[in-house]
Amino acid sequence: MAAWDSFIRMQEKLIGRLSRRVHADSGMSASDYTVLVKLTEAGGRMRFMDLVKLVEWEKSRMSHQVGRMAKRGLVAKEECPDDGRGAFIVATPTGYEAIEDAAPVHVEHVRRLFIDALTREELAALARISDRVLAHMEEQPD
Amino acid sequence: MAAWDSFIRMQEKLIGRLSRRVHADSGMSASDYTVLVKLTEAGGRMRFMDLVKLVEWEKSRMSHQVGRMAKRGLVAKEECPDDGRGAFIVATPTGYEAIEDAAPVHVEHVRRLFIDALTREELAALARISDRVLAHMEEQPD
DNA sequence: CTAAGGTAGATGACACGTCAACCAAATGGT
DNA sequence: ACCATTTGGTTGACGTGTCATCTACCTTAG
Repeated sequence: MAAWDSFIRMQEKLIGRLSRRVHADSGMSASDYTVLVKLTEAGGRMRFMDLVKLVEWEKSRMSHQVGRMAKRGLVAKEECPDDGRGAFIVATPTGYEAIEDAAPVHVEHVRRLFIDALTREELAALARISDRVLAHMEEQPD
Repeated sequence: MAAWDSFIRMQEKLIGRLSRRVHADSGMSASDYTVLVKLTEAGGRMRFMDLVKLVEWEKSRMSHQVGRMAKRGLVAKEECPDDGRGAFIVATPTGYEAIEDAAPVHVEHVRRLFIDALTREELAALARISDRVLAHMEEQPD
């Protein structure tokens, strides 16, 4: 339980600090950043539901999110000829520019706040631990 | 960076799942839970700002939070005789009942989803890693 | 005693996440 | 051909978090 407390504290501070940073230096929220990273990594254009599965969010969250991002011009929605219900989400030039500006700065913060705090062995251990927890959760109900 | 990705994924899934659970089986939000745990651990009555420091939140967040909790009857606000600006936050009987019901169930979920996934050594390693990251963050600007 | 600055806490505007309900188009069985 | 189910995606209400701003009270230097 001490481990749990430390983990929680660390995780809250770290995530909080990083998302405040990304917002401060790019004007984007952490969610904007995540979506743009995944979307552009995947070619800058994908079906809505594929994006949902890739990012592992609920579809309603993604729907609100892309709605807001579209309003700000970071992405656009196109309708899908093959499936009358479907939608493509496309990263706009503005979106590309935003992510290309933000990514290196963000990576730098991750390195500074997180990676630099740990040795190579500790990073490996943490990766292993995280994967084990993930795997264990998969096979747990609910 | 692989370690970072695993960590982020794990942490998101785990926190998401736990807070959905606590809300589902107690009707309280994760924030309600946190506040009540800390408050009752500290005797069930403390100055607002002490609570803010204990939980390590921004005061405005806490202000909104206790406002909502007061509206639901989980805590009450009393004014402070020594300091005209001050407020005491007090856990009501309803509040006590709520965490006393919720806490064991929540602890059980933490054990099931997190602690049981790891060996004693892994837990110790994770605690050490978390503390190192926390300590490292303290001495980093911003 | 008074003015300057600090501290306690509240508030309003806004972005975000969740849940449940919803609609429309696709699919599959009879 | 037809109805039932599933899938893709949206919507609205509501609770939550952040930021900036505000007020009231306290403290302390002069």
